[in-house]
Amino acid sequence: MPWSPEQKQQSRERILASAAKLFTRQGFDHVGINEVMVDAGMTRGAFYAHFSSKAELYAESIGTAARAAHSRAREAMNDEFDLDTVVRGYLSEAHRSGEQINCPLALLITDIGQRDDKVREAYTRVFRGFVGLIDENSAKGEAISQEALQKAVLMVGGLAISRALNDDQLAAQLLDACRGGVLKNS
Amino acid sequence: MPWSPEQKQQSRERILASAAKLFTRQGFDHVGINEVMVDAGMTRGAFYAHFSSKAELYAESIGTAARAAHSRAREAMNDEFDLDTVVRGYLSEAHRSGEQINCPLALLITDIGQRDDKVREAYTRVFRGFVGLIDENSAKGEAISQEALQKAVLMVGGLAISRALNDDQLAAQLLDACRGGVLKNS
DNA sequence: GTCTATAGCACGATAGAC
DNA sequence: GTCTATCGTGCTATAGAC
Repeated sequence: MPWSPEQKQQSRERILASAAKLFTRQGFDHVGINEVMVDAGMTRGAFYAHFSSKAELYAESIGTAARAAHSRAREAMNDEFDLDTVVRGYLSEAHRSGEQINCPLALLITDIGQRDDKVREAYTRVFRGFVGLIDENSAKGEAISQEALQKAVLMVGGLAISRALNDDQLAAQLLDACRGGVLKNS
Repeated sequence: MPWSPEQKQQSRERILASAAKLFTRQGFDHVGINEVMVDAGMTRGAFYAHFSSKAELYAESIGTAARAAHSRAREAMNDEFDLDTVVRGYLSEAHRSGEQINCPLALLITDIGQRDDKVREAYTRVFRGFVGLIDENSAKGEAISQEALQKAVLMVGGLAISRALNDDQLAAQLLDACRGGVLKNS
């Protein structure tokens, strides 16, 4: 049976969706190509008809993961897009435990580190988009405000650190403090 | 030739120092036992006379890395321990580029994630110590203040995110914004 | 305690049939 | 395009000599 371009595109998107989910949760090194392909309903061998390497898949999947997290966040808040609701959902125990959202900015901070330039570029682009979302002035095309950058760090950094901590009570205090810091002046 | 307990202790400390340096810079998965042992002046085989597994070494080396970073930070600021100097050194381009300090809290945030409990416990202990250092009220034995937690997140999270970014100018803006946020009320 | 040598396994990437 | 099979490599951990 022949394969249409549409079918190839669908396979590619299934691979990207599986990769986004698995990479975001487990990081680059703990996810194998085999694992991604099985999750996408195929086997190892088919992978290289779509991507030339695991690193290329990783770079592309960061954008996919960000879009998926964004749409999951929208769902969770029933399209109420005020900053207060966004922050409470993002800095929540549900996000910390991985039940919701799974923002790649937070879950992959250290994973990006010394990897190739395409990967860091993709991460940087997603971060810019995140800052734009929480910056009330961004629509005016002005420079990025210090306040927006601080809020982004409190959200992304706060969530990431809370996930590394062993102590649930301390993690809850941390998330609470970050919510307070972000919402203080708004 | 026999080996004294002192020599064994010295070997152990050389292994820990090498592990702390390498793990902090490259993360758990990108450092091999061989690499650690060569850096410490020994060969693979000797490792298991000191530690029972790579994971055990990792858990112990987090504390070692934190103490080393702390003492490097002290040196860099000539024992002036005011918060202003600490923050400017921590949220600096030199720290971002890895030339100085190399705080394991920031460099390993995501690396800790889903690892075993000893590792996350070690990370949590170091984080508590870090918060205590920047909390002016901690000496009084009071509860951890929201302000201290926010400052810790701005420092650790800000540095970590700046290292993931591809764009040096954006990273500089980010570090600047975090410095401003930490020092605003002090 | 430290060495050399190797078992055992996991994974990325490729080859060739269909 | 997808499959099965495999090569090559790198790594943790162990075995045994000194």
